[in-house]
Amino acid sequence: MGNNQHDVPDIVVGRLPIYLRALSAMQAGGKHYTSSHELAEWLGISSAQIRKDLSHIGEFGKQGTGYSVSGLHEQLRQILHLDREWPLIVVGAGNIGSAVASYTGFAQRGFRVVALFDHDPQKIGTQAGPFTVRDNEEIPSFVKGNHVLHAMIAVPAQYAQEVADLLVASGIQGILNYAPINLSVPEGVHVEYIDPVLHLQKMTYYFD
Amino acid sequence: MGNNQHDVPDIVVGRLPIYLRALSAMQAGGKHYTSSHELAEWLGISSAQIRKDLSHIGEFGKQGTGYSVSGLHEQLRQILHLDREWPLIVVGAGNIGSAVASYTGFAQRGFRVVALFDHDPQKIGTQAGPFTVRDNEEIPSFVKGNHVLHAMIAVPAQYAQEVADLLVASGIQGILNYAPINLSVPEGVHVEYIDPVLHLQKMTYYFD
DNA sequence: TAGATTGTTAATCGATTAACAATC
DNA sequence: TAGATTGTTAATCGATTAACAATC
Repeated sequence: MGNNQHDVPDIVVGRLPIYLRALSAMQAGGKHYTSSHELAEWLGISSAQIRKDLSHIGEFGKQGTGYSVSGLHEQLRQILHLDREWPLIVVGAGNIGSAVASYTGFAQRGFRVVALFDHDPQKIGTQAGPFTVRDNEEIPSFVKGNHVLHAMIAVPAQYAQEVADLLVASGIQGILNYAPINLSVPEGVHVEYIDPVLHLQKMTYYFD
Repeated sequence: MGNNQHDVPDIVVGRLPIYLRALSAMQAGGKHYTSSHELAEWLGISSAQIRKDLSHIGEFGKQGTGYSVSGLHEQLRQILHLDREWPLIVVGAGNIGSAVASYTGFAQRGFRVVALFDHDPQKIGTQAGPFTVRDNEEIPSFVKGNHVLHAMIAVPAQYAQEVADLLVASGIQGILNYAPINLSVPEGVHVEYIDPVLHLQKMTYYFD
C-alpha cells in the first residue's frame, strides 16, 4: 500500500519480466487463475519471494483465490511500461546482429527492430532479412528522428565502445551489448550484457 | 588457504568468468600487472568484492604489487576448468541457432561447436556456415560418441522442453537455453538462460 | 625505507524465508 | 462455513563493504 514505484529494488525489477513471461505462457495455456505457489513451482523459486516482490508494486491477488492470470499480466505490462511498442535499432550486421534483427520474438513482447546498421561499406545497402543495412553514420539522425531509446550492439569487441559512445551521443538510453566487453557509459544510461560464453564458463566450474 | 573448491558460493562462481574476460582484455592490451582497485574500476564493482571473491579460491596477489595479469588469468582458467576445449552442440538451425553455431568467439574461450541439429526435414542436410545440419534423432549417439556435455537450445519455445528432455537423456549436463521459457531438468543438470527481451523489459521500467 | 596493496575479519546492509492474521 | 491464499511482519540468512594488520 502506498508503494512508490521508485523504491522497488533493482533485483525485484529484474524478476518482474520473468513473472510476465510465465503469465503469458499460462495465458496461452488457457489458465485463468494462479497462485504464488503455482508460479513459484513453475519458476523454481519460493512463493514467499513472489508475494514479497509483488508487494513492492501493489496488491493484485485475492485471499483464497490467488491471482487472475490476465489481470496480473496486464498490471505487470503497465508497470514495466510495456503497454506500448518500443522501437529498437541493431548495430552490427554480422551473424549475430542479422539473426537478432530478424528474430520474430520481439513483436509480442513490446519491442520492434526498426533498423539495422553497419560500418562496413561492403555490407551497407545489402539486404539482411527484412532490413536494408544502413550506414552507422545515419545513426544520430535516425535515432533522433524516430525517437528510439533502445539499441543492441552486435559488433566485434574492439568497436563496441566507440559504437556505444555514438549511440549515447545520439540519444540512446538503453543498450543491450552482445560484444564480450564491459562498456562505460554516462550515468543514467542503462546497459545490459549478453555473453553466452560467460554462462558456459560458469557451468564448467562444476564439471570435470 | 585450505579453501575447498566446493564452498565457493554460486554468485562468486558467476563472477569469475567476468574477471577472466577482463584479464584477457588486459593481456591483449599488453598490461602485465593489475590490482583489485584497477579491476574494480574497469568492471564497475568494488575492490573489496574482488579480493573477497578471489579469497574463496586461493591467494594470487602480492602485497604492494597486486596481481600478475597472466598469472591470475591462468589460475582462473584452471579453476573454471577452461584449460581444455569443451565440445558443444547446438539444437535448432533457425536464425539464432545458425548464428550462434557460426560464432567465432567460442574458440579462444574454451568451447567449440561440433554439430548443429534440427528437427525439420527441410533443414536436415543443408549447410549452415561450416555445419551440415543433422537430424535431431542423431543427438543421443552423437553426444555419447563425442563425450559432449554442453548444448545450446535455439528452437521455438513450444519444442524447448522436449529437446531438453532428449538432451538430458543423451547425457548432456549443461544447457544454455535461448528459448524464452523455463525448463525443468533433473537435479544435477545445469541450465542457463539467454532471453534478450527480459533485459530490454528490465530497462523499460526505468523509462518514460 | 615508504608507499601500496593484499587477504581477512568484523560490521553493515539487503535479500530471502517463515509465519500468520486477515479475508475471500 | 471451512479451506485456501494473500500481503506483511519479523527472523534468518547471506552478500557486500569497511577497515586494517601483514608484507611485498
